[in-house]
Amino acid sequence: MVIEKRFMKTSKSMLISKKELKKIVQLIPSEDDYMCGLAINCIVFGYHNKQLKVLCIRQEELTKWYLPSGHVRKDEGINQAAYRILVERTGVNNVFLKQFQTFGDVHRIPTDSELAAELDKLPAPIPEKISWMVNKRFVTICYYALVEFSKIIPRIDFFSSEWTWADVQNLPQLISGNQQMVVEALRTIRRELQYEPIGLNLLPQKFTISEIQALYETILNKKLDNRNFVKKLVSMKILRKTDEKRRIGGHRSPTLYKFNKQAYTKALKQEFEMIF
Amino acid sequence: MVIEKRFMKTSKSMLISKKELKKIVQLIPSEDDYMCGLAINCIVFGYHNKQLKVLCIRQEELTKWYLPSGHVRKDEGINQAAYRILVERTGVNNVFLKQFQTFGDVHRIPTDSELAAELDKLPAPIPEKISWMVNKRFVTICYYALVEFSKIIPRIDFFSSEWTWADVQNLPQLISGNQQMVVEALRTIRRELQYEPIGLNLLPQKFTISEIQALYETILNKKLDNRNFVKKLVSMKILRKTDEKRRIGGHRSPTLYKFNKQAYTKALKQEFEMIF
DNA sequence: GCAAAAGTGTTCTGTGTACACCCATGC
DNA sequence: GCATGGGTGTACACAGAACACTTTTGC
Repeated sequence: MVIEKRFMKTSKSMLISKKELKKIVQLIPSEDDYMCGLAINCIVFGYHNKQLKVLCIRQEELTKWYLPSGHVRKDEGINQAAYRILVERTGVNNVFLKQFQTFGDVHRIPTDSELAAELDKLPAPIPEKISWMVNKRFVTICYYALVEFSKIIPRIDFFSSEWTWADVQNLPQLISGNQQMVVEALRTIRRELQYEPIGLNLLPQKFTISEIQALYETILNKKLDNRNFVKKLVSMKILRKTDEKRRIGGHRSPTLYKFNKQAYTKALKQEFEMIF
Repeated sequence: MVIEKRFMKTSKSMLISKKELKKIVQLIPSEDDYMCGLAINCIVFGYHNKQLKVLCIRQEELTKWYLPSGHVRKDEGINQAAYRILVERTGVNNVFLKQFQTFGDVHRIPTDSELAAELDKLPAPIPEKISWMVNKRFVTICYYALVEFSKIIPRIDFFSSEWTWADVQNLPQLISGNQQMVVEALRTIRRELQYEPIGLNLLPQKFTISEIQALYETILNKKLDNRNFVKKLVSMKILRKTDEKRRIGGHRSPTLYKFNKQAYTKALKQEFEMIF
C-alpha cells in the first residue's frame, strides 16, 4: 500500500540494476498467490507503564498509521494466515491470537488517489504487481493478539518503516476503519477478561499484585478495590507466590507471583464444558 | 452448486428455446458481480415443539443438506449481504441477524467431483456461468438468525428444492463444515442468551411462561427451576401480562405474556454502556 | 374425582462490595 | 522518622439455588 516512496528513494539514490529490480519484484506478494478481496488485520495489544498499548505501523512519509495486516494465501487457512502475518510483523512466537470479528462495509477502504498517482512513478513491473492491493474493496478478518510488551521487536518490511506502541486511550490518526477495529477489539477483551488468559499473555512471567491489578484497571478503565481484587484472585487459585520480592525502594518490597497455568487452563476448560 | 439436475430435468421434459435459456442464464449470479472466494452462511434458528430447530436446505436428489448461503456483491457490505441472503431464502423481514464467526480452513470445501461431472451435461452457457461456485476454496462469514418459527416460508430457488427444520440435537448429514458452524452458532447463542433478545425473536408475540421457560431449557439443555425462573423474569421487568389466557384443556389455563420491548432494549443498552 | 400443568414464597448460601489500618522499606 | 506503596479482615446486601403445596381445568 505504501511501498512506492520507499522504492522511489532507492531509485533516486542509486540506479537499480535489472537484476536487483527482478529480485525486488519477486519479493512482492503476487496477486495470484492470495485470496483476492480478503485481508487480515491484527490488533496487537501490549501493556507497559500502566497503559494498554496497540502496535501501529506506518510508512514514515505518511501521516496516518495503520494496523499490521496481510493477505491470505490460497493454500493456507485464515487462522494460519493470521499467525503468519503476526510473526512476520512482530517476530514473536507463542502468542495468544484470536479471531473476533470480520469487517466488510463497502466504504471501509476509500480510494486513495494520492497513492494511486504515486504508483506511476515507480519502475515498470512494480505498479502492476501491487495494483491489486490498492483501490480495492477488502473484507477484513480481524484478530487480536496479546503479547508481552518486552518480547516484541516489530519488523520493518515493504509496508512499514516505522512502528509505535500507541496508548489505546490516545490513538494516533489511523487509516479508514482501523480505529473502529481497535475499539471493537478492546470491547472484546473487556468482555473476555474473565474467560481468556488475558493477564497471562500481557504480563511477564513474574509480576506483583499491584501490577496485575493495574493491568485489570487499565483494561476495564476503572479503579478496583485492592482487597477484593486479591480475594478474588486467591479464590480462583490462579496465582502462585514465589520466594522473590521486587526491591524497588521507598517502601515495602512487593512479592512476585507467577500464574498457575494449570488452574487457569482448567478454569477455561470448565467454561467450555459448561457450554456443552 | 446443485443447479444442474434441475435444469437437466427441464431440458428433458421440454426443449428450451434460446430465448428461455438466455433468461435463465441472466438469472444465474455472475462471477463478475460478486466478491470471489467469499461466502456467507446463515444459521437460521427457529423454535417449535420444545425443540430448537435449524433451517436446512438441499437439492432433492442429493443426500446431504446444507445451510442457506450466498455471496457478497461487489457493491454491498457484508451485513447487507447477509440480510439480503436471509430474506431471499426465508422471505421474512425484521429478523435478528448477527455475525458470529468466519471460517476459512483450506480443506473446508472439498472438491465435489460428482457435481463437476454433472456440469458437462448442461446446456452450453450454464457451466461456465456457475463454475466459479464449485471446486473453489471459500472463506465463509457466518451469521446466526433468530426467527419466529411460524413466520418462515423458505423459498425454493436455483440452489434448493427442499427445506426442513432440523432439530439441533439431531442434525441430518450436512455438507463439509456446516455442522461445525451450527455447533459454534449454538455455543454463541448460549453465551449470548443473557445479553441478546434471544427469546423475543424466537417466540410468537404472545406466549406462556412455560413456553419461554421451555425455550430457555432447550437452548441451555438443562432443567430450570420454575419458581426461580419466574422470579428472575419478573425482577428483570421484561414481561407484560396480558388479559388473555390460553385454553388448552386438561388443566388450568395459562396466562399469555408479551415482551416489554423497551425494558429489553434498555437492559441491552446498559450492558453496552457498561463496556464503555 | 382425578390427571395435568399453572401458579406462587421462604430460607439458605455464597459472592460482590464497601470500608481502614498497620507494615516494611529507602531515604 | 517519614513518605510511600504493600498487605490484610470484617460486615452487609443481594442474587442464585433449593425446596412443596394449592389452584384451575377438562375429561
